[in-house]
Amino acid sequence: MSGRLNIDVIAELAGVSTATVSRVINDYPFVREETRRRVQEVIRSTNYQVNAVARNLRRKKTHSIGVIISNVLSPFYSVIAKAVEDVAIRNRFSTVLCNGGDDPDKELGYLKVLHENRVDGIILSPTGKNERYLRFLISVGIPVVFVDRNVPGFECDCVMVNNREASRNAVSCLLDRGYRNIGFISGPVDRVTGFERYEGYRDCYRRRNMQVDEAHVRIGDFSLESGKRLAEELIEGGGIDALYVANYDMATGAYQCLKENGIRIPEDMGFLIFDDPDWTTLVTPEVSAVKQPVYTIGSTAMELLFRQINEFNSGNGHKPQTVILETTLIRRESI
Amino acid sequence: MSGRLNIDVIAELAGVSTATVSRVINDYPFVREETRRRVQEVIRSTNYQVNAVARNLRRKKTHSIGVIISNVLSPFYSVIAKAVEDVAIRNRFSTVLCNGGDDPDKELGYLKVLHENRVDGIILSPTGKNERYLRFLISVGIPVVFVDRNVPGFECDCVMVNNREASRNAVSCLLDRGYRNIGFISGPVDRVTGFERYEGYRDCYRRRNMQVDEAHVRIGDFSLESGKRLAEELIEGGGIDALYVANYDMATGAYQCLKENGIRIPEDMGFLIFDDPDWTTLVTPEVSAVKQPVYTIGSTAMELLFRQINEFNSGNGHKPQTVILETTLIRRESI
DNA sequence: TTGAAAGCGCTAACAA
DNA sequence: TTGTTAGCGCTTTCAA
Repeated sequence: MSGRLNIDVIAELAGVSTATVSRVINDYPFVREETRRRVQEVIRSTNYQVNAVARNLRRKKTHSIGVIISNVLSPFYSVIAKAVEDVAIRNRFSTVLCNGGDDPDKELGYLKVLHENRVDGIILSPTGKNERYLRFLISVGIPVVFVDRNVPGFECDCVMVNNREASRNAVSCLLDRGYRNIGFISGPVDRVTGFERYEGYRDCYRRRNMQVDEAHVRIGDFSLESGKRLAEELIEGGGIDALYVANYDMATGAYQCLKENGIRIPEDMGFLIFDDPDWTTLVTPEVSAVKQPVYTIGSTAMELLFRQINEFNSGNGHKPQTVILETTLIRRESI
Repeated sequence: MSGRLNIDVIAELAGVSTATVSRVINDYPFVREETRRRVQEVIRSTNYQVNAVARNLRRKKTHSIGVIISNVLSPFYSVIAKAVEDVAIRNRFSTVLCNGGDDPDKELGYLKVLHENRVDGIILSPTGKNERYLRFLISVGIPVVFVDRNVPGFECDCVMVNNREASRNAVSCLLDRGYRNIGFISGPVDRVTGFERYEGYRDCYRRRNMQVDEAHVRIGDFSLESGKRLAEELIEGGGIDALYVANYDMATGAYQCLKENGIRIPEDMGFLIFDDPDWTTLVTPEVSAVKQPVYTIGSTAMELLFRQINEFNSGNGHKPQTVILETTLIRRESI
């Protein structure tokens, strides 16, 4: 931190009290125009910048919010982070970004750090393992919003997409196109997104009175490696004419596998994925995908958080709400 | 911020002074074991969490650092951000991430916010337009490290890659492979990275006593759109048997263009790019690329910053240093 | 080994 | 329209 250039020095130099300097800094109305100018001139010439740490302590507000996502490296979460920041900055809030890595311990560590720093609110994609601490945070007045997934049984603002319906429609589209033996690389079913997409797949078969061939279903962990490995397994198993993969990273791995095995898309195998990474339109043929409104997920989460912060400030109670956004199935050349 | 659960309350409950509580919180050695346990028990049972805002004010240290990059959405900068955070967190520092968008005004705004919040140091990829304020920050004891690019004439810790040499080698490789009419989509030459890669290209011709065909050189702005548009121009112009693109985003645009125009790689045109995005190995044929050690760039920057912070704390002077990291030319199927 | 007390830099209630 | 002053929650001397 810097030397001792503080409000007292400015007051001294401008020949006014610290209260007046504070009023100028904060655009308080009842200051004589000439006084204001004098103070501003001193501020300008000294390069004085208010000490936000002291201000935050006094105001009991930090104008900052914490964001815990699994990984900025993921194109999915980085867009969310960007959206959150865009909305926050527009409201003069700053954001502290934390890579929780889907690790409950790391998550808890970050939650504590954010609490220590008295952020005004938290946005996170929860692992689901820190319910107790989250309840505590909310009880001490730190509002929380979930993104991407929720914690079953935990009442909290939340922004998600229609995973189940989207997955059902995706499989439905494959069946409509004549594919009959659809391999499915699912996410972990103990995660809400994984589970919902898994159930959507089954829904579709159920509604058509068709039987899921369990040999064609593999449960991955949403990582590139698992996508690649499971695609390998399904291909070796044979009997599959299409492959449906439940998220971005696994889809990348699965695509690598298809490529390495010289499998032609869509002649040998239809290919459809959940999430729409950059590369779907760069490869040939272009890959069909279920696109999530990623930016909107993030901006909506931040808006919900602001609503909570304001409600809290104005002493009103808050009724948790869940926003479900729509996905889009984009048909390209791979099915 | 939370209700009034502070160090006084803990002291009261534990029947000790606030000083003792503080000693326990901070693992100060000379506290009787029994006292320590009693205090810890109260802390545990009340969920007390130290108020970092107050602590920071008192200590004049925030244990946080600011990171200003152009955009988390860029795979390049997001890796840097992740690396910085990884190293910071290991040292119990938190990071505040800002998307400067390569906009000098936004950059200045963020620099001010970071200063207001009294971060202990700043890492940024500078636009180069805020020298004055950067000097001011350094003068008040906030260390700064540049990543990816420097500000000519500004002495400051900096981590970069050997842009010029890498670019020279890349072009050299193309010439060695027999390409004679190399189209070049350069970055803006008023940015250090753009300029160095541009000069590397010319170096190579100069060294071989060959003439650059100026009609084959286009200056873009590092954006996808410019890459696409300029590739379009070069193709229309004709007479080119290879295309060398100076960064990730422009390469993506250029690739889209080649694809849309049905140009076969490498038969119709060799293709080589600076930066190595995910998709280079997903498309067919796989794209050759100059790979930067992105993660190392970020982690090195954070290490340099810590060195400065420690030197500053221990009152030692600091001699700015520039670290130049090596790139790797990865030959794949596109040349 | 512990406590008393000053003070970090600011805001805001109150008084003038 | 301006000034005085208490106090936000903590750390850290100094004294005991």
